[in-house]
Amino acid sequence: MHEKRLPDAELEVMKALWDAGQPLTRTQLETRLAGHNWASTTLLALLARLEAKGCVSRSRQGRGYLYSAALSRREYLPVESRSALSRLFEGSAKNLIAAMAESDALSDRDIDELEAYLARLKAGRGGAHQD
Amino acid sequence: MHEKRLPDAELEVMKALWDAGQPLTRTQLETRLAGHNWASTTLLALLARLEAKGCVSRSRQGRGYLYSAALSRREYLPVESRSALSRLFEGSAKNLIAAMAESDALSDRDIDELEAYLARLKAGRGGAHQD
DNA sequence: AATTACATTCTACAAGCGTAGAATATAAGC
DNA sequence: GCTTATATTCTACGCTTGTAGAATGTAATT
Repeated sequence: MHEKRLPDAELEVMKALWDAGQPLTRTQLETRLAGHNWASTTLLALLARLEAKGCVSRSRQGRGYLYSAALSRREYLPVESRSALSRLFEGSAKNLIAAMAESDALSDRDIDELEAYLARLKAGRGGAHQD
Repeated sequence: MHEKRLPDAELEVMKALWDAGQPLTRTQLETRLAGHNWASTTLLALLARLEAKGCVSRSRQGRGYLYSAALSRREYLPVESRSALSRLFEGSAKNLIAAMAESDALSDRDIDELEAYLARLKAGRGGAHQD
């Protein structure tokens, strides 16, 4: 499994693939990543590195390839969240949220959403569970 | 201001300083960072880099220095939380929490703490506030 | 002041990352 | 089949990071 955070540039590529929800050609990826103004070779280099890491797979399509995410966003999320928690907040989710709140990263709506989510979560865990 | 995440090793040093709550000598830092088994020069190199970035300051003390955090944990937290949010969760705190919950990063107690925290937060924001 | 002990700086290097030009492969068009 | 257009791979370079040995500075000891 992938335990390490991906580098920023590679993560951008993965996000593009995840957002697309389907395999893309290099050109399509380029369009979605237009904001970066990368040379084509740059994007291809990133794709190659991601493939080496097993995060991306490809299949021939015409003269080029179709690139698809071999690592799902869902699979990767824990890596990132665990990292955020352990890097600074010593494992306390509350500290993390508090920090976000204080830095105005949380809108009122976020808070409402969170409350609702937690309520549901608790309900779900209510019965028997292993912890 | 510091906008970028600090590298892992440098962050470890900052955490040690933050946890101490007071300036420390290199030796004291070494003790607190014993888990890393760094050569002294490694720690000093990290301190030098941190000082160059303005995150650490020093003052002579005997033959060596007293190193203190020039960047507080509180000042740095937003950098890290914003990064976590923007790297993956497109700014949605709920998504982040959901991901943490699903990866078992959240204990039942975390959830309770969070709920209590959010309730307080809402109360605090309830009236007039500048946002 | 000479010696010793300890602290810091210099220098260095391998790996990782962001980036891309040069070279090469592959398919399309004539 | 040869030329052309386009996609990919090779090669590369500068910067950052993790790490530390060699060299040097500084204070304590005798």
